[in-house]
Amino acid sequence: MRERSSRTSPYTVDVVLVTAMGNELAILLTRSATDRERWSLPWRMPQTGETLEAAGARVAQDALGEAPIWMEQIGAFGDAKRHPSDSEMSVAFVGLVPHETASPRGGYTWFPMRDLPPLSPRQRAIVEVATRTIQGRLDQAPIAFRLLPSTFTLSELQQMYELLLGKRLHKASFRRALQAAWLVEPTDEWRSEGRGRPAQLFRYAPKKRRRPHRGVRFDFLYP
Amino acid sequence: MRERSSRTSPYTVDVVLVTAMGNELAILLTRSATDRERWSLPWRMPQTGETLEAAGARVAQDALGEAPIWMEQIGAFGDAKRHPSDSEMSVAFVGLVPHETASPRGGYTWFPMRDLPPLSPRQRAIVEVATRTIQGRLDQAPIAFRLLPSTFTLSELQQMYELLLGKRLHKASFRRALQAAWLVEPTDEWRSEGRGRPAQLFRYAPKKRRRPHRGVRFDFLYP
DNA sequence: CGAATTAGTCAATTTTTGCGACTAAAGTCA
DNA sequence: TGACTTTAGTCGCAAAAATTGACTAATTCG
Repeated sequence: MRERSSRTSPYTVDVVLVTAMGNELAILLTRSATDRERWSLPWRMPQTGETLEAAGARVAQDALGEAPIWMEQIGAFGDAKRHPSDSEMSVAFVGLVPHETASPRGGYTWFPMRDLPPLSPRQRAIVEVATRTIQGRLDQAPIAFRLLPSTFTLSELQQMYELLLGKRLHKASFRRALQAAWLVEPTDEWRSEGRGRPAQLFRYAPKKRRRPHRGVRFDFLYP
Repeated sequence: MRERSSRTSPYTVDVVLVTAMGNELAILLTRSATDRERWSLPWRMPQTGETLEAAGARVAQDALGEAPIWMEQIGAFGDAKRHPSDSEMSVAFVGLVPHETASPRGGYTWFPMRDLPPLSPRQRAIVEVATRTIQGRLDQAPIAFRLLPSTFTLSELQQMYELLLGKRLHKASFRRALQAAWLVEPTDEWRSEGRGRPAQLFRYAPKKRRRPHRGVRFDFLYP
């Protein structure tokens, strides 16, 4: 146990940086500060006066050299579970990075979600909540778009959704729903990817439209 | 400014206790600890070893004499905005209480959401997030059911949804969706409320069923 | 008793969705 | 070159689900 200065915060800001690597999600880990044999989420103690969002952004900046395109707080984790710091509590963020442009700094490594090294119990819980947040907010925030480069084909977008949802989607239905939502606009570029007809590139460019008149949805409790 | 002991946490746990009073939502406030002229959300400094959930539950306990039937963390609020304590940060919870059985302890008062007294900037932000959380999780958690007594009529349930959504719902559509979701079961009691045919009482009794096969929803960005 | 009021259901119509089949544009290989 | 394969993109029908107004049922009020 290290002595903790009374000037430092007794809580940390931890960030789960997520990317889509090949056909699975991956998160960025670094060597633990206290035990170099173990791995840890990137984190820092916020300085006095620093907002939580600023601290989270700075953690991402230190790890990637750039801010994630999308970041959201996923909560405070203050149970008794241990942490690489001796802090009593962590405020966690999840951030999304397109893999094509993400180049971690030295000491940081992408780990596929399905094959993570041992983490502290608290960080393990944070990662679980992060994955649930990503899946749960898929239809309320542009998650899939933020994991893709700024231009992409519709097949790539569909594959990203299939990866995030863990199930196959029907091409025509997917595109019909996408068109109705006015979320993408075509560029005048096309990409030929080996075989087959070239695909048009699109960019994320949401347009305002009026909310569809919908009744209540009793969607909770689906196990 | 009070001197802060180094033993106390530099963060507080604040709880937004929500009830449905008449036909609008209300939250529970108490006199501010530092300035008795002002009002404040109930809060406390968690003790070392106490989990955040336990601290939140205890705040509710102190205010109501009982635990809310449903409570959820809504995040950490650590910006520079001031708080009745001098803490740098607050972890906030939202809890739901049926108004019929809720009897606040002395010093605590229900305030309608649309007519709140001045609060500290941070607590104002917490209340805003709490209301958005309630609306946003309406179809993922049994929010409306937790604001009602344990048995209720379907008209009462529909009115609660109308209050929470801020719009009228069609009776037949509401009931069809409710039936399809297997969330309520009838009791053998009926209630005659003045005029009209008596209504059957129901209780919240969700049953497992298989998830309906649904495509993607691009629901975000509706303004 | 009849009018008014609230509960609860039905059924026609419209909207949304799932899905197979189709055309288009490229590469591969004989 | 030309048949075949592969991927992109679209069309249209059938099935499922939602919206809505109208209907029946049971009670109170006067």
